[in-house]
Amino acid sequence: MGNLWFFEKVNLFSIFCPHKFKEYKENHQFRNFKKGEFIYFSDDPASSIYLLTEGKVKLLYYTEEGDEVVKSVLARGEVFGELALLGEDTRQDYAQVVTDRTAVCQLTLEQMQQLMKDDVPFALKIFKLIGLRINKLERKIESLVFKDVRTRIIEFIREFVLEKGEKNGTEYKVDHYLTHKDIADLIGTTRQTVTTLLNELRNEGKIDFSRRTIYVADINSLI
Amino acid sequence: MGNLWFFEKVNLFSIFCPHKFKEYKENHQFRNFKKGEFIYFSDDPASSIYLLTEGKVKLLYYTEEGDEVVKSVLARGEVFGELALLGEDTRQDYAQVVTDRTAVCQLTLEQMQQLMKDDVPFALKIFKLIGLRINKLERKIESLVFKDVRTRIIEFIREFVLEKGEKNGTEYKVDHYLTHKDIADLIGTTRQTVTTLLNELRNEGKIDFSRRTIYVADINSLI
DNA sequence: GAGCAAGTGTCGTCCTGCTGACATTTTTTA
DNA sequence: TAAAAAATGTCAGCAGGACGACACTTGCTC
Repeated sequence: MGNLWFFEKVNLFSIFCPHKFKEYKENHQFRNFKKGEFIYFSDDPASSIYLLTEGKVKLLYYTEEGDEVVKSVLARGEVFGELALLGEDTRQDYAQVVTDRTAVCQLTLEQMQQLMKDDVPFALKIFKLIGLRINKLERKIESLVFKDVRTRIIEFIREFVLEKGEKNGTEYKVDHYLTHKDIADLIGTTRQTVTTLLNELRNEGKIDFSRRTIYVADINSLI
Repeated sequence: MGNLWFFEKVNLFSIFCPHKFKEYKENHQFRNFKKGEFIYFSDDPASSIYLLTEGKVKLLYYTEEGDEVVKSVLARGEVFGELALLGEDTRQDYAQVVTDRTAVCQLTLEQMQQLMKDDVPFALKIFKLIGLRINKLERKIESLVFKDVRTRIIEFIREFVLEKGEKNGTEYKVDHYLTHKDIADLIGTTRQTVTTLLNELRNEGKIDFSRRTIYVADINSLI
């Protein structure tokens, strides 16, 4: 597999959303959502895979005490629901829309399997995504066990702006839809601690932020 | 996929270890190891998938400070190294043999891919295994974040004896090769805390144990 | 079978970060 | 645009569990 990765320039949009293209036209589904709506619920049959083409989506679950916990926040271009490919038969989480005018392209499991069979580079890309996800989970466990909250929040911000932010030299800026509670869920701490630490980092001049934006003045000084 | 699971009675041994069978005979590798040997190292190219046919194997990594951390302990019948299928090109961990007379059957990535292409139920089983692994990782994260050490160790023992132990009514017994340090790694705590809690649980009559064995008198009272 | 290494048992100290509580600000809704 | 809800800021108090230290036991190794 390793040596096939020059195939990696796969355009997920053209495969998931072929409404601009001719083939598969009859098969595919394009769906719009408004803020707060659910794309799927826990315990729904896991029978589709999604590509997020516009907006933001949260994957979350509820604890036994009924508290909401955010597992991840997705942006345009990200695939979700892919555990259906690995034999998950019902969803283990909720996919909730965060912004208005959110849109997804949806493929059924069967369509997906057919496409993957016909298009090996596409299949490889999907598997690679799953592999990266597993990696991320293992790194998260490691950091929960070994690193204190301050380190975790710094690493979170670092990854977050590198992955989703706009670069401008060593300066990064990212617009997001995360509350402090969301960030707390993502790194495994409490809302209060996030608030305190973010302000601490701001006072140290490492970051700046407003409700919907995080700035990092110099990504290298953010250790 | 969901409706194909009656295919699940796939015999991994006959596929990974066809030395008793005729086909694929020339392709496959059967290897023996002694205690302490490594099956692969971190940064090795991830080019094989393994079935453990005899003995125990630990998957582990080292922290930046050089401390060993056990990620999981495998027993006969378990598949490992399967991240190679998901585009991992080098190993992220070490596979070390725990017991003498340990044996694995090994397939190269290419053989594996070919076999999965030819044998759909086998492919589904492998994917299902990966899916279950992801699930386990997510559950582990949840329990690290929300549950105290006592709860984690109880849940660990519960799962461990249910999965790998011998049942006798509501009584379970499991032989293992885990030190308290290993258990600590697996549940994300320290060696001392594991020792203390195990003794606490013994005093409460919930479990009994010696160096190499754990008994659970009544699995239902182990909450 | 002696000697050493690894594993286990136990304790006191200390600190990170959780909890709950409340004030203030911002955003949403009606 | 007023009222309600959600998000943010801050603090005091507390405790779970990490850490280091040391004794004891078991099991390898030579």
